[in-house]
Amino acid sequence: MDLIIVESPTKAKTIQKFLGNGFKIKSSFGHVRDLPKSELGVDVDKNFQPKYVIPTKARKVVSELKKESAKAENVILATDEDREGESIAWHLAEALKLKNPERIVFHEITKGAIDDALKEPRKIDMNLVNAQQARRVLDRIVGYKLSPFLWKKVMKGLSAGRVQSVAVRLVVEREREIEKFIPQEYWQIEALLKKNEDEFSAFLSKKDGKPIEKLEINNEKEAKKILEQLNKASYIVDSVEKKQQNKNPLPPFTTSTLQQSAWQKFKFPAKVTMQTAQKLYEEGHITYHRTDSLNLSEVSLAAAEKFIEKSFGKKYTEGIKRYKAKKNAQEAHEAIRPTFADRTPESLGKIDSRQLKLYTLIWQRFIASQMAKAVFDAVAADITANNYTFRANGQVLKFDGFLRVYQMKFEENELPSLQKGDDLALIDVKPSQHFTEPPARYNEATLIKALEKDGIGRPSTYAPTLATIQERNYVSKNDQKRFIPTETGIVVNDMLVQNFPEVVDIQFTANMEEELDKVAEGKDDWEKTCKDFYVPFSKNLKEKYEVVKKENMDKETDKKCPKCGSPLVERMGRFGRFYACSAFPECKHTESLQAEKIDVPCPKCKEGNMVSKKTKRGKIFYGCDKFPKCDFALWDKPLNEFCQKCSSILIETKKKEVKCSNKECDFTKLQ
DNA sequence: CAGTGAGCGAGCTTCCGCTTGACTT
Repeated sequence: MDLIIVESPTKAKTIQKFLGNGFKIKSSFGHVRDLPKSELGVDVDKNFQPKYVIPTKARKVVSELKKESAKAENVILATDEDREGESIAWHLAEALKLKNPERIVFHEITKGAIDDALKEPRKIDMNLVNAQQARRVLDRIVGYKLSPFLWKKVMKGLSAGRVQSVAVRLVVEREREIEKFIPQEYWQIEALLKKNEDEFSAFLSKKDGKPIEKLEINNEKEAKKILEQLNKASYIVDSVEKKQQNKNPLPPFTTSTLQQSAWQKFKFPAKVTMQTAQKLYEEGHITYHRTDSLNLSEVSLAAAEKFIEKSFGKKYTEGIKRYKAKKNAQEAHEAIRPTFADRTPESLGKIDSRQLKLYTLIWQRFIASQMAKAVFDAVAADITANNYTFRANGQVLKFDGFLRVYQMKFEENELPSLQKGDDLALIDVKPSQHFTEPPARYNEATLIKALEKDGIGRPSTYAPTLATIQERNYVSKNDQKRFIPTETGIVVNDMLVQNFPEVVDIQFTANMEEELDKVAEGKDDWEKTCKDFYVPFSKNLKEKYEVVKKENMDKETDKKCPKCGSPLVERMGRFGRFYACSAFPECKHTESLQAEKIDVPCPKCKEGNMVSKKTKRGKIFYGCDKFPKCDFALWDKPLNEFCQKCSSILIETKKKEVKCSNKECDFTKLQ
């Protein structure tokens, strides 16, 4: 009997079904060895020799695999075909002390792909393994050298890393763009016109045949001046251009685009999307959900085409469509797709509502990706009025194509049939005032998109990265669930950007990937790659330890200490800012500051007021501002109203339901 | 559901990427 080891237990089960009793399939649950958590674990003076240990969590798996491999005739390592997968294979070989492991790869879980792979075993590719070692060691050095620097210069418990620090930087820089943004006024002029009985509107686009720039009409006076010349003008159709506009379907989902769409459509946080996808994957409804690939198995493509033809007719197919992933994708898996094209969302039966929503999205996107393009009839008409030109655009859907399955927003606007030389009746000319708008703050979807664009982070780390930068209190979410940097985030970011610009550069990852490619191709040593980074980095780090002063996060205030009369200062603590007496340590008076008042008296002590605060993990809760004297606290927002049944205070839940705070009481207020 | 900071100096914090369950609260 041969033993096959893969990474995911669900994958193991599926493969076991395909291969039957001749093989035993086990999973490694990801990496089985890593650098130790408690120390650097890299001997920088001895060619970056890494010290690998088996984390306690992986011990059980490793001993189980050891037992199985001893019984097996051959051990076949079938981890993913990418840098990390090759590395896992090597670590398995080392940890299990395998003599002659066979290495096989496949990028889709189909019987054919697995049979083919088994016919072509190879050796572990040490170049690829070494590229992974370089990646791992570089990330460890950056993280474990910069974090302690921050502990010393700013505050304990902080962290820095190749991915998280760039994520924070994006948020900080966006906030600065918004701060310095000055809105510019501009005016648009719309003409309401009529041909026969059909009304339509056109926008002013040119003067003397030259396009009017967006900010050209920048005040009301200018707009009025133009208006005067337009009121009495005659409106003649100058040209009519008709054409067909095609809209192609979107490619199937990767992790990143799935997280973005699930946010846009359902407001699922990335973490919820991944948890929900995990369940769909485990239940066999979808393919693997951590992927950057757009590949689709031949079987699935054929099934989709058949399904589309049967359900919507032949004109909804255009043959098989293949999509290419972006550069630097590792493509160890397929795109995220339903396991069976004809398993419609309706056919799933009883299923958790979030799972149903996500499955529907994945299914529609996959089916649509194989459907015909949508076709619009578009008309663009130029209409002259004296020396001015107006533009009227019309767009009518002619054939819905993939839009039949995957809805996307588009506007339809029908124009009357216009001919060159038509004399149009003017109903009204309306000027409208507008202002340019600052760029939007990032939300989970747009931040993930921005990171992915520059290759920063991987499918398995987008969601955890968002969690980390919030846990460290570098960024928080506002009411619209958009990221804003905290003071800590700004201070840490500025310190890193100023002193370690190359590490927190958006391009750092891309440059690193180029170096890693050379290692993977056998053109460079991985140790040299580490050294090229480490030597200048450590020299700079040593200098900065001496030059950079400890950040003083204190802020002076006008307030006086109620106990001793000394001035109070705003100080940064583990839970954000607070007021502290400047006579500390003689006087230990403190007051809370980060708390936000919500104008509801505390129902327990009647003296304090309820304030909103955050836990260590950044979760919002509501507590009495007389804490620790009064320990009243709630998860949901209290209202200044009381329960008719038990007279406990009423709360407003996250779903905007008004309920009684007493868990024994079932009172709910209908709105 | 949560009280912070200084300094003594011990012991600890921290990275990214690959995988899921096993813990109480």
